[in-house]
Amino acid sequence: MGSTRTARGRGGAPSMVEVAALAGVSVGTVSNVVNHPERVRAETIEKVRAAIEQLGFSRAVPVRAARTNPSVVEVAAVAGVSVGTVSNALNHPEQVRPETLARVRAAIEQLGFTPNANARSLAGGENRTIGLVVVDLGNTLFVDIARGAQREAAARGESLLVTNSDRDDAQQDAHLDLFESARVRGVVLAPLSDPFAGIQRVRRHGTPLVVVNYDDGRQDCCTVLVDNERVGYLAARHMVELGRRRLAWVSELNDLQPVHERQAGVRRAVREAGRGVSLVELDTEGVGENDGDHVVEEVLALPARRRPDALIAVTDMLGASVVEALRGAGLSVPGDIAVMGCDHDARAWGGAVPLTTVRMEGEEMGAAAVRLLADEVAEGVDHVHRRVVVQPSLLVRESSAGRLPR
Amino acid sequence: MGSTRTARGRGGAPSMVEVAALAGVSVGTVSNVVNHPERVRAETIEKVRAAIEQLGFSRAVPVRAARTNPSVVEVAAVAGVSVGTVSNALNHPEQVRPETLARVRAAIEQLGFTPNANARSLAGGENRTIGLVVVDLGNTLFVDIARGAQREAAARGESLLVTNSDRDDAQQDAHLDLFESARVRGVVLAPLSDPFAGIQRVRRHGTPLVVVNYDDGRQDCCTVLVDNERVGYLAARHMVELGRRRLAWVSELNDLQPVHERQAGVRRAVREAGRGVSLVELDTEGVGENDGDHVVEEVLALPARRRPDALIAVTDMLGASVVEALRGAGLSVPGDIAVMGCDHDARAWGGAVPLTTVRMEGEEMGAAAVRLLADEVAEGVDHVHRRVVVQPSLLVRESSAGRLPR
DNA sequence: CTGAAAGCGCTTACAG
DNA sequence: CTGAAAGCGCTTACAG
Repeated sequence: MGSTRTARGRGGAPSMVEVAALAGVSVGTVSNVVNHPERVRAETIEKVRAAIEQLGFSRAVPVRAARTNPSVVEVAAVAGVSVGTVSNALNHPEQVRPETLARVRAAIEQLGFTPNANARSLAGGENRTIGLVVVDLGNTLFVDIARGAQREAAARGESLLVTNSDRDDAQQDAHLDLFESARVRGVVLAPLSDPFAGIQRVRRHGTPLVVVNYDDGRQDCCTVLVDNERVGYLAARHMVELGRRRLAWVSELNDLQPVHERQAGVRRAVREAGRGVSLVELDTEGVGENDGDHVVEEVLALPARRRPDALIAVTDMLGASVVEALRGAGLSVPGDIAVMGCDHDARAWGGAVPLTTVRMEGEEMGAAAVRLLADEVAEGVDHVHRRVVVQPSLLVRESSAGRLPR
Repeated sequence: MGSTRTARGRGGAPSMVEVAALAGVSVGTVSNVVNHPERVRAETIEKVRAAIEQLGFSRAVPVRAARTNPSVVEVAAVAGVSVGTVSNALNHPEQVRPETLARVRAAIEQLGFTPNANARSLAGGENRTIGLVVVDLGNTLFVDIARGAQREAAARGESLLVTNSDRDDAQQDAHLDLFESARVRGVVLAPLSDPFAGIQRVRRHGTPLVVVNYDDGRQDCCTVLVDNERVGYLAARHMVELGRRRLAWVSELNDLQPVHERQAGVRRAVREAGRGVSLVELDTEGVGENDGDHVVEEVLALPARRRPDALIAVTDMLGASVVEALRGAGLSVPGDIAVMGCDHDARAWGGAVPLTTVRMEGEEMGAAAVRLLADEVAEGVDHVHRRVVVQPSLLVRESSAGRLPR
C-alpha cells in the first residue's frame, strides 16, 4: 500500500518498513533500535541509524499507515526463539519455560502482533467463532435473539458474528456461504422461509447448524422454537379475562405454520371459556401487515350483534394498523373494541395507543441456540438433534386494558 | 470427526470418504461413479463399486456428517485441470476458455465446493468483508446503524459482519482484535466511550477504520456524527411552537459531549424564541436514566410561577421515566406538562403515553460509515480523514402534542 | 489458455 | 523445553 504519511502534511515520510529494508534488518530490529537500543548489537544499531538518517525517518502519527502486520517470524526474531516456540507460547503456554514465555510476550507486545486467524485456521488451529444469520434486524425478536446468542457465546469464550439477510433469500444464502467459507465453528440460522435448501447447503459440509424460529418438521437439525399455539392461547385468554365475549382472530390467510398454530391456540382458549364466548375468524387472503382499513371494513360489515369486542391480530404490525383504522372510523380502542397483536415488534410501537402483545423470549431463544450448537460441536458424530421450545409471555398495554391508572 | 450416521439409526454407515480411501481414488471420483458413471473409466468404476459393495455404502441422509470440504485439488481432479486453472476459473474467469470454465464449474457444483476463505486470504486474495463493532444492540440507534451499514455494504458487494460489545470495553477490544486477526477489509466502530485506545489498536496495523457516533476531537480517523446541537434545538423549538413558555432541560450533569451539545441547542432555541420563553436547567449530578421520580420532586419543589410546562429529557429512557413519575404524582401529560426525550430508543417505548422524541438517522449513519470506509480503502495512503454529520429529525407523539385526532 | 512451483502465516507432530 | 520441517488450501507470477 505504499508509504506512510504524517499527520502534518503530505510529506511522504518513510516508515520503519523502509528503514528495515534499507538497513537489511527486520522491522522488529528497527523497532528495537528506536525503543530498546540496549537489546541490539552495536554494529546493527549503527547500520539502522544510518538508514534512519539517510531516509529522514522520524516516528510520526500516520494519517493512514500502510497495512502491515508483524508475523510470528518477526516475533520469533525479536524474542530470540523459533517460530514453533512462538506458536507454543500462544497456544500451549504451559509447555513453555516461564522466562521464554515472558520474552515472547514482550516481543508480541512490542511489535503489536495480532495473529493472523486465517493462517491459524488453515494450519488447523481452533476456531472459536460462531456465525448467526438473521432474517431481519428491523424486527425486535431477531435483535433479541442476536443479543441472547451474543451473551451466551461470550460466556463460553466464543465470538458471535451476526449477519442480517434483510428478508432476502439470496443474501441469506450468501451469508451461509460466507460463514462456511470462513470455516466457523457452527452456524445459527433464523430464516425467512422454509430453510430446507439452506440447511442442506450447510449440512453437506458437516458444519454444525441450529435453526431458530422455524420448524421445518424434518428434524434434520437442532431447532429452537416458540410455542406459537400458546401465543394464541395467551392472547385469547387475556381478552376473555378482561370480560370480552365476542373475539375475532385477524390474519392473512396463508400457509405459514406460526399463523396456524397461533390460530389453534386462540380456538382452544375460546373453547375453554365455554358458552358465553364466541370467535369470528377474519382470515382473508392477501391481507398485508398494513391492511388495517380492510380488516375494519369487514368488522363494520358484520351485523351489530356479531360485531366483535376484541380483535387479536396475528402480528403487532397488523394490530397497530387495525388500531389506527378503528380510530379513523371513530371507534375507541379499547373502549369499543380491544385490540392486541402478537410478536413484540418495535416497528409497531409508534402508534397513538400502546399495543398489548404477546412477547416471544428472543434472548432466551438466542442463548438456547448457542447452547445447542455447543452441544453439537462437543458431541461430534454422536450428536442427536434436539428441539427447544420457549414459552411466550403476555405484555399488557393500553390497547386491551385501557389506560393504566398509574 | 469419524464416520457418518444415517437418519434411521446408529448404524455407522460408511461415507464416500471411506469408499474413496478403500478404492484408492478421490472422493470426487466416487461421486462421479455414483452420479455420472459415464465420466469414469470402466476400470475405476469397477474398483469403486467393489469398495461400495464391501463397505455396504449407500447414499443416506446423515444426521451429523463428519466435517469435510473438498479442496481445489479435488475440484481440479474431477474437472481434469490443474489447481491453478481452478483458481483462475474462480477469480479470473475471463482468462479461462469457456469449455474449461464449464467443466470446472460443473465439478464445483458436483462436489459442493465452497472455497476456504482463510486460505484465500492468506494467499493474497481479495477480502470483501467489513466488521462492525456496535456498543449495544439493545439500543435502536445502533440497530439502525447496523441495518444501514448492511444495506450499503450489500449494495457494494461486500459482506458486513456485526458484533455486539454489549456495553463492555473488554468485549469491544476483543471484537476489534477479532476483526483485525481476520484481516477484514476495514472496521466500523460505534464505541461505548472515548475510543482513542481502540482506534490506536486498529490503526497500528494500518487497518481502515471509521468511528460512528463519537467525536473524539482528534480527527485521527473518519467519523460519522449526529448534529447533537440540532437535536436539542429541534426539541426546544417544538415545545415553543406548541405554545409552551417555561421549558426545562433535564439531564444528568456530566461531561458527555452529546449532552453538552444538546443542551446548547436547547439554549439557542430558547434564546431565539425571545422574551416570553424561559428555561430552567435541571441537570443534577447522579441522575440516572430511570430517576424520573427524582426529577419530578425537583420540578414540584419549584415555586408555582416558575414551574415548567415543558420538559425536555436528554434521552428517551429518562423522558419515559419522567412521564411515569409525573403521572404518578397526579399530573397529566401533556395536559399539565409536555414531555419529550431524545434518541428514539425502543427501550423507552413501553410506557402508557407514547413519547415525542428526536430521532437520529441511524440507517443513514451506518450507510455513510460504509461509504467512508470504502473511500479510505480506495484512496490508500492518499486518504484524508473526513467527517459526515447527519441531521436529526423530530418525531411528534402524544407526550407533547396530546392524543392525535386520527 | 494452462500448468508447475513458490509462498502466504500459522500449527503440529517429531526429533533433539 | 525448543527447533526444523511439513503441510493446511489457496493465489499469483512465470513458463510454456
